[in-house]
Amino acid sequence: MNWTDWPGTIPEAEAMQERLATQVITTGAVSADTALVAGVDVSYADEDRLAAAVVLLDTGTLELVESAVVTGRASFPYRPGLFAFRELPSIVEALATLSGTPGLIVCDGHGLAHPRRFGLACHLGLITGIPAMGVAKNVFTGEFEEPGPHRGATSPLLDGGEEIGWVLRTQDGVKPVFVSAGHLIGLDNACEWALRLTPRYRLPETTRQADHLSRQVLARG
DNA sequence: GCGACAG
DNA sequence: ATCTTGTCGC
Repeated sequence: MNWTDWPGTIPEAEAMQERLATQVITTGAVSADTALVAGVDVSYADEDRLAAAVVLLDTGTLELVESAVVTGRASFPYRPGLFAFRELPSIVEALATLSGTPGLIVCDGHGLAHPRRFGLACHLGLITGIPAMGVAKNVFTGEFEEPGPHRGATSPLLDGGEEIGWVLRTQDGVKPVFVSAGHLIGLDNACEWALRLTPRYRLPETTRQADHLSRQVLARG
């Protein structure tokens, strides 16, 4: 990856998102036979210390196959809509150390469901060329109706009449998650994967395992 | 101007 | 994201 064009200011970062958003492909399906699925999460401590974790899970058993963690320091200020610029360098570095290649990357955050239609999942998918999707715990942009109470219920996430994601109930009676396409995958297929990855808990196993790992490493310094 | 605002 | 006790419920 070439980081020489990496933005150093907020206007530059926003301009980059608007430019790259035109290259995103929000259609496609990741084969159910795909062997490996990746999960990505980043934890923070004081003074911008961070730990970016990437896990590779067996799609059949959802068990950990391989993982990598990169610790570093956030080089970009947090700003809603731009947090990908804080995390991407470390995430990409961690991904590069893995020996296996996932058929899908699941991000902790949004993809298309972003003010400029270019959330972390879009950016990571574009950088890696690997299908990527977003599963976020909270809405960022758009309006929605509460989906039905049971696992599998969905409702559209709309922004000015445009469908930018689906609100998905991953377990009976729990708060729904927000699924959106990142790159090289359609929304319907992304939701199928989200359900496949949540046999027991609200959040995908990919996100849970990456989260645990990043926290664990951060705690040890 | 005021409030909202992924992680 | 992170700071944080107890508490209700399976």
